[in-house]
Amino acid sequence: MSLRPGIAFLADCPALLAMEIIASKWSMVTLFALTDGPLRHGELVELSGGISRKVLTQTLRRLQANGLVERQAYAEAPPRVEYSLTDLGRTLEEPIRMLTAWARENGEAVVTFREAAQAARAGSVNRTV
Amino acid sequence: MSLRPGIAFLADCPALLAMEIIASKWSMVTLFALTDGPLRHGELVELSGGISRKVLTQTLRRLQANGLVERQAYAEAPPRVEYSLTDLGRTLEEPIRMLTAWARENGEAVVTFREAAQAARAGSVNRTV
DNA sequence: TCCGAAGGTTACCTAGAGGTACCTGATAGC
DNA sequence: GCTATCAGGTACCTCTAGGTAACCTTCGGA
Repeated sequence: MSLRPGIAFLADCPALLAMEIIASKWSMVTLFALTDGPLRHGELVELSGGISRKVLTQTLRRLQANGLVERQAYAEAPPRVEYSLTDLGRTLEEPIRMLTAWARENGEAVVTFREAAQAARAGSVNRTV
Repeated sequence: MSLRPGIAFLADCPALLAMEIIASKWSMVTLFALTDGPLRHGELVELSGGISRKVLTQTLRRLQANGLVERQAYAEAPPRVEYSLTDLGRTLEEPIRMLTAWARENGEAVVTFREAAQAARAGSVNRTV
């Protein structure tokens, strides 16, 4: 890992750890959904607007393995399973709230910029070729 | 926009937009590194502790395309290129700071939990087979 | 004349995220 | 008996993020 001191702000790297946990497309979405309270598998699928059941399961397993989410299975039929944030998971509520708030406030600006840039690229291609 | 109140928080989905921007392994790291001021390509490579030059370029291009990062090239030899946050990019400073602060405070707990869980899995395998 | 520095690009490869489709297994309703 | 529900598991596929290694360009210096 070559910790050259002074440089290495990222070698021990809180940011990398955060990314490792969060950087799958659906982790944050799932955690966010759970901030309101426990949810069942099926509810999470509906809420997340697009996640497949397989991927939701994978995501939950990963979050479980990191101690952020708890799984409560009830021996009923049909089976009932509830997922909730652990205490550790709840410490992520604030950062997640900030990120989604940021997205709500600035999402439009990003999309606008992106489309303008694409249009510019397309235009310059048309003109220069 | 289908805001079924309570349900559809993800249908138009600020969280998904946030993830789209952030969820590459190095985007947050790069943005975080730039919060202290403009940096050159080579400086970013060193600071980020592990990113390859190719991937850094890709990451910067993507951030540029989303309007979060600016590229300033100076016509010198050898060439000098500086990257900095745009105004829009600077609006992400706070959320990123919160996430990295979270990682700094809770990273150890996550790693501890993960290792304990792995040990438990390994143990149960040894015993039950 | 060749080398090195800076900031790339390109070709090629791998791992894994994410998706679809279909299977299980217990029960409840018809 | 047949079917639906719920929470998965499994097989199989694709796509892309990320990595390595090599090459390019421009200049100043030995």
